[in-house]
This record gives sequence, structure tokens and C-alpha cells, in this order.
Amino acid sequence: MLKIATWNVNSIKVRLGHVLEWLETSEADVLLMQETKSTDENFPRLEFEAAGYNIEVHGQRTYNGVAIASKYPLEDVRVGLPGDPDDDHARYIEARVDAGDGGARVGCIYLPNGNPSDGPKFDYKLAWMDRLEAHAKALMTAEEALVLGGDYNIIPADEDCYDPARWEGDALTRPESRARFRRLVNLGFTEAWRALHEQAHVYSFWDYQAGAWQKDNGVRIDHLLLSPQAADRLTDCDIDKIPRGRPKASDHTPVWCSLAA
DNA sequence: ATGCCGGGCGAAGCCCGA
Repeated sequence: MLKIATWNVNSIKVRLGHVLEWLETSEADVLLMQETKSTDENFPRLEFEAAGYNIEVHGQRTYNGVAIASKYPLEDVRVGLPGDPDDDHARYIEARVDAGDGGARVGCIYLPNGNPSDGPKFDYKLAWMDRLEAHAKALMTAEEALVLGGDYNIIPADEDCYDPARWEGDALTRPESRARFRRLVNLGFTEAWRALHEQAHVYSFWDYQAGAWQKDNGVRIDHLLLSPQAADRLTDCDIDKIPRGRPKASDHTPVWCSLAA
């Protein structure tokens, strides 16, 4: 069994205690983290290693930053999304989790928000998604267990947000964004949570403002996409809302899936 | 409500997030 989770931690410095505690209680084997807001030098590697995790990071000062923690060795680590040498945002890292036949390749994604749309940020989001599709297509040719998890900043369907009217025209729901997300999934991926759950209005992010958490005004934007070889092994997937309710919480909460060995 | 909160940076107030 391989338990893989994704969590936009919104600063690893502030959230380190929450993350280490969640790793202990969830017993996740692999955690994909986004918005670490930490340089490689400042990342609290020793704390993860002391907790029994290998750690690989792609950091950046102030913004973005992604990292992979894994109980199993991480091999063949690749940093940055191919396709644009001028892109200096730290939004992608991937590695192979060496757990023998029960292993998998994992990609950790912090997809650009893209607001305001239209504008340069929206253009960057769409271009980044085009690059992600190209990279995912290349990865798919390996025909191995692959999990592309992260903060996709995409609300896949209206039922994945609390108020579709409020989100109309937003970069998270724009037809151009959703079409690209569908194109990605249609390469052969299974969106793990939706594959196992039919409920509407289940979320992974709640804004800090306006009592969004208390009113359950959220959106489901953190996703785990599984290649056919990973989907064959999918036994369970869920969103753990507990961390979001804690004091000094990230505005996102962990999403996890379990793959049979 | 295209920023009400929260984090980074850096030491006041702006940039950014979704």
C-alpha cells in the first residue's frame, strides 16, 4: 500500500508543526507540498528527515516553492516543468518513489492561479497548462504508475464550488482553463477523488476571509491525477478536513489516495 | 467583496493568493 497526499501548505515555515503532525497521524508515505515559500537553503529538511522522510525541494524566495517528502527513497528527481527556459517560478518537481513493485512516479504541481483574467497572469496559466499537458503526455509513454498531484487552481465543474455564479469568469472556472484540464485528464488520467465519490460541494480550499471556512464556502482545486497503471491500484481517496479547522491553518487541506502494492 | 485574512519581506506598507 502506498499512500500519497497533496497539500498546499502556504508557507512551510509557518506550517511545519501541522505538516509533521499530519504525517504522523495520516501515516502518508508521500506528501506533495506546494507554496512552501522557502528557498532550498531555508527549507526545514532536517525536521522531515528526523520524522523518517526523505525530502526533495524546488524552492524560491517569497513565492511558490514545491517539495516532495517520502518514506521511501526518491530517485530520478526532476525540477521545473519543461518547455520554457524563461519561466522562473518554482512550481513543479517530480521523482520516482522507490518502493519496489509498489512504487510510483509522482509529480508535484503548483499550477498558476491565473487571475485576473484576462491578462498576462491568465496567459501564463494557459501556457503553463499547455506545457503540463505536453510533459504529461511524454510521461504517459512510460506506461508506469504515475500520480500527478497538487494545487491545480482548477474548479473542474460547477458542483465543485459553493456558488458557481460567484466564480463565473474566474480563472479557476474559465472555459479555457477547464478545457485544458479536461485535455490533460483525457490523456488517460483518473481524477482520484471524483472517481470514488459522487457528492457535490466537497472542497479542499476555503478562503481565510468572510468566514468562508465556517460557512463551508469552499472550492475543490487540489487534485490527484492517476495514470491507468496507478488507477488500477486505487483503493481509497479522501479529503482530510481536520487540518483546515486548526488554529493558524493553511487555507488548503490535504487530499490523499492509497494505491495497492 | 478583483482582498474582509494571512504570509513574505522587513520593519511600514505593499505584493500576492483564489
